[in-house]
Amino acid sequence: MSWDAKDVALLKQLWADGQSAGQIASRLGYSRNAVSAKLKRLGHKRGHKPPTTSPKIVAVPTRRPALAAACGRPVDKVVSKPKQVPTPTKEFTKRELYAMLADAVRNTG
DNA sequence: CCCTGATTCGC
DNA sequence: GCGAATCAGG
Repeated sequence: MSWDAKDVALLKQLWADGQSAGQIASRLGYSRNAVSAKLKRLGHKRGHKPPTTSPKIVAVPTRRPALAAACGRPVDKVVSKPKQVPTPTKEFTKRELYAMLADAVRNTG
């Protein structure tokens, strides 16, 4: 068990999204304890759980390729377009993060 | 009884 | 730092 960047990223995202530790833990594949503990180490502040997400404990290894690709290293399939592709693949804006997050999340069903 | 998060405890 | 066990509340 080692929290990879994507793990923590997804964790944070899901957590910020309003997902409960149990949900996040389930999708991530860890126990809610691990998630809570990890969050604690990360530096989470209590008093935060307005959206009580439905306890749909449907653990599914939703490993979205898009997410993995995004988190990993994107490709540069530039064939005949030497044009300097504006790929500031440095960080993800909230929208981008939320986009892939929502996609991965909703796809869970 | 189920769930929630938070903290403690051993490795 | 990691996770399980445990605690405290709803």
